[in-house]
Amino acid sequence: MVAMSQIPLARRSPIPPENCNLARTIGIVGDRWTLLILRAALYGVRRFDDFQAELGCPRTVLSGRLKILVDAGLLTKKTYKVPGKRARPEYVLSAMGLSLRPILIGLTQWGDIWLGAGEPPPISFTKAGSKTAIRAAFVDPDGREVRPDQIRAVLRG
Amino acid sequence: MVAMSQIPLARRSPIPPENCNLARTIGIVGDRWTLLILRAALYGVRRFDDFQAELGCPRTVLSGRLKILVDAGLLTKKTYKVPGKRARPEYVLSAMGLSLRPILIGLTQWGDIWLGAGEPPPISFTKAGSKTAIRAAFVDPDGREVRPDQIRAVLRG
DNA sequence: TGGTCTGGATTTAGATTCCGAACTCTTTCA
DNA sequence: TGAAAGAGTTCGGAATCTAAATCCAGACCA
Repeated sequence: MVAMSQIPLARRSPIPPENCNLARTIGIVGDRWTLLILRAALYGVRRFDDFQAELGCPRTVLSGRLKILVDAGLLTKKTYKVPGKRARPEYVLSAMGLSLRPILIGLTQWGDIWLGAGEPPPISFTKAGSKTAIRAAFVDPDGREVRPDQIRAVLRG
Repeated sequence: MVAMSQIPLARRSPIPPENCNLARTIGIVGDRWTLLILRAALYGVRRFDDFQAELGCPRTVLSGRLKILVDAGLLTKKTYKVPGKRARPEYVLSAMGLSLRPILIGLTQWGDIWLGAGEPPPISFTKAGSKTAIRAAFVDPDGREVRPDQIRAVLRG
């Protein structure tokens, strides 16, 4: 996580994984099914059977992962009721889960570049009222882009 | 992946996972050990035993994951030679792997916010020559920030 | 030369998790 | 009364993970 394109050799990371917020985050979302659930949720999927049809994963795995995401606070379990049908639970993204959207979009764009085989991406993102594409990047406090080679990591203490 | 904070209900995602670049990306990096390997690599770790000591994962899992990452093109297997020691392989991030750095930084900052328990983050990121922190965001082609509520998803075709 | 060390990687055996299919439970519709 | 639909749980077999021991090749040492 330093600036140059060749990262200098290190024997260990400067922060032990067990008290690293990145490692903790990976502990929650670093899982194929979990990430696919979040992807679907960001597209508006909310119901058990819809997740199952979308992902094609075993129902037992799905119910386990949903429980983890609810416990972690990324999803909120609510109740919905279609008139004439009985009430059923639905899983909605909390603010915590919603705030992962930039990262998922970033992963999408990474895939467009490196795995897209030169084809135009099936989905892209624009600013409201504009047609030009936007992209994930880093900005300074004033909202101006910071190029990757200008990023510096600062350790506390 | 729409703009408002309440995502409208959908029964299915607009793009089937099997030809979605996000799903393909998840297929490569959507794994706990793989992400921890990339984290370590971005901190400069390159050697088998160093990865193993850093992650504490079974060596068999490590060699499997390294193979996957090399095959996928995120890591390049090179050879290093300490004088008086025999030549050994090292695993260096390729451009493809390096370009995941913004995403890992984004995940770090997400963890700082939601899992940090109010403590100041152990690592932060700044622009070279400055002391103020930077953050992950979206920018238009001119490098100006686009706020989350202004993001629109556009499907091709 | 032969023995030992060292870093990279595979083998092995047992525990865990995953998978797919079938089953349960409850409410509503016919 | 019966069938349907949605959200799970149960179950056995397959795949994967884990931990520890082992293999292997090239330096160094005597």
